[in-house]
Amino acid sequence: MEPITIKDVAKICGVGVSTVSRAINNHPDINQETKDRIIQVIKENHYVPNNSARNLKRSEARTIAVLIKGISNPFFARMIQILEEEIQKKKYSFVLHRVDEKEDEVDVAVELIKEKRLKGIIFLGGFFTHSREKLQQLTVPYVLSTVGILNTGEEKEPLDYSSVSVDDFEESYKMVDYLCSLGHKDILILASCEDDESIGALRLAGYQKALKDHHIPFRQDHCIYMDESIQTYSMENGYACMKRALVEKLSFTAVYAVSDSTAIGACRALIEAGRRIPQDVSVAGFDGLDIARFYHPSLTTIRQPVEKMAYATIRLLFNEIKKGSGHQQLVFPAELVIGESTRACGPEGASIAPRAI
Amino acid sequence: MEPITIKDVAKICGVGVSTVSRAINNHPDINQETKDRIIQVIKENHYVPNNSARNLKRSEARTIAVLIKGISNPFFARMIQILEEEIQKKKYSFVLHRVDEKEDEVDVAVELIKEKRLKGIIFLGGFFTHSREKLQQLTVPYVLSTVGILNTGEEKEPLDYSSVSVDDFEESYKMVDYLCSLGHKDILILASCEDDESIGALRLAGYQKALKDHHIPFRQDHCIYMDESIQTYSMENGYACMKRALVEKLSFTAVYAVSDSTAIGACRALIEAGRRIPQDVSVAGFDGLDIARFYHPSLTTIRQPVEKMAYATIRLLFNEIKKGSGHQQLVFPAELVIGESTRACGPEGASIAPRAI
DNA sequence: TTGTATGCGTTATCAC
DNA sequence: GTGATAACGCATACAA
Repeated sequence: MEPITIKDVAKICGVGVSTVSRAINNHPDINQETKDRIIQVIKENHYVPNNSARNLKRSEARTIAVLIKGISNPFFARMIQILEEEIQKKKYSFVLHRVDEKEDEVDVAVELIKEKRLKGIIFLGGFFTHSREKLQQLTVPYVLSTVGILNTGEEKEPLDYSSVSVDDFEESYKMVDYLCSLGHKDILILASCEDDESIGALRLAGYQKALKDHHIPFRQDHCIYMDESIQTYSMENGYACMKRALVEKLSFTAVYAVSDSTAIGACRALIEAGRRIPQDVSVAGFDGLDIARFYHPSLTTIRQPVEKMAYATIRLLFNEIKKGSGHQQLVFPAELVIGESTRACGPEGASIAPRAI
Repeated sequence: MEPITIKDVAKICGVGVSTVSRAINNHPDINQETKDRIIQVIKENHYVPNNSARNLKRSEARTIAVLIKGISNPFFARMIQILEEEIQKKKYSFVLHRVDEKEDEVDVAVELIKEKRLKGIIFLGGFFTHSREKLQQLTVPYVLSTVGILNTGEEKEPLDYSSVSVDDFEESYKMVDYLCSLGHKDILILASCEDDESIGALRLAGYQKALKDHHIPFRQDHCIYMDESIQTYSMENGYACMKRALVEKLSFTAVYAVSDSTAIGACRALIEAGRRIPQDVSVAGFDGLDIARFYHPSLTTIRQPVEKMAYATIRLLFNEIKKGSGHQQLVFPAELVIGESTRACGPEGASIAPRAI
């Protein structure tokens, strides 16, 4: 069964292909009657235009692509929803494209630009370390949203991309500073992989800085790196990290996990070891996912302003598309949400000698 | 900056376009030297073939699409991972396409078949109520995986599609039967929307059947429907449902939520109301997500064999593609995982008079 | 208002 | 081995 084309429709209707094309694309210059007739025939014969042919021919296509790395991250769910709504509100069409952890997002983007005649791109998640030359292959406006960016710090040239993010270093500092202010001195950090140079590294750096400012020496053995054989930032990894720390009989009064999921996993391990939260150990997370609110005890966490960030992403992108505005880097403040999982390191919460497990 | 095309590459290399094409597509009939030279030029000039043009021209394209409804469902994360691995293992390329809740997945599929010259399709999630005529528009093999299917029951004609699923009715029955066997008689169900005719309805039916078999009358007021203004199956919705039940001072000793997330939300509401789990109220979920294992208390749930189902999906699809095998409906047994959130309805767990909240 | 012809960038079919 | 050239299915400039 050969698929039906625009020619077939034209033949059936006894009109030219351009008339059919006009009917499909809601062109003004067409008689309403012939249009109705064509639409009718199209429906009856289940004609569907071939997008490849359209994209090939069309010069401009009003479509925006969202490229997302780590699609399983629940953090992105709400964000995508807003992005889609806003893009459609602007009469653009929306394409969500997942890029694999091992793939190069810029390569994927370049391919999509050609294939779909994109008008703009939003990069979500992942980690950017592309050279200026590589970025120049992106011939349409784009915004990096909540993606880790390696700030080499040295170069002071104006950055040639727009971005929306939180200051992972600063926010992480905020959390650890809070824990310290509660009197905690032995604070474990469940950090990302050891060779991480992205968001995970920034959060670790914030932890170290906060300790320093509180005159608490940094201890390498208090830094628990995730198991590389398990999905990073997952509950399972948090559980594994915490187990390891318990086996090593580390002494601590607080645990700071660099993501909420990791924190939940850590909680499980602590509870199984007979530690109460927060009476025996305070636990804090990062991200501000739903689960932080609904978990018991609710998690102290850093809530990223997801919605604001999504709106800002759209704003930046369309400013570039429509007004040709220059690049802008927006950094949003996140909120320290104090939950039930942390408390002052008082007599009740004093450092307990590790028990056998 | 006009994008570079295959013609440009040919010109630069001083060869014909067909030679360049051969180089790109690893055709055998080409001199290794010229090929190397062409590849070199391609790299230097960042030439990227236009996929729209390729798809348009190519007769066969070895690609499989996975269409997924409700991409935020963490249940699908692992599934997608396996599907991708297996598809690539078979030297096919993999396209993940999210379809909106309001979109018609078959329409989207038909469009993609033409656009990408698909070889096969996997539908993930959502709910199928398409007419036979509509399904016939799908001109390539496809498998419905974990999608709700409206079984009109009447027609005994062989089904014209392949599917992989669990028996939501039976598994739901299993759970409620278990709760009953623990002595619970007042079991609340947090069901999906009232007008749901899909998976949610099946799970509700299983609940009703189990009650009946245990000679427990079904009470309409024990059936709490989700708030349609909130995302279905979310923690937030579970929380809202439970709050409502508590305000109405319903008396119950167990709560069965039709998804794990919903169960977590319900737990939060119960705890805030001073009820202990499982001492005062037993809580059960459905799906077997990670969170069920790591939550405290760990959730009693029905674990769907995600991995097996993913592998089976691939097997079915490729059997149809390669061997032209007929359709097959595979129903996998799920596992009742007994967690810490349920216990016998004994003296400790006796029905408590509802308290003021 | 409508039809015809051209080309989008690529692959496939030929000849050479 | 290699190079013209004809499709692929559609949108559009232009002629009618």
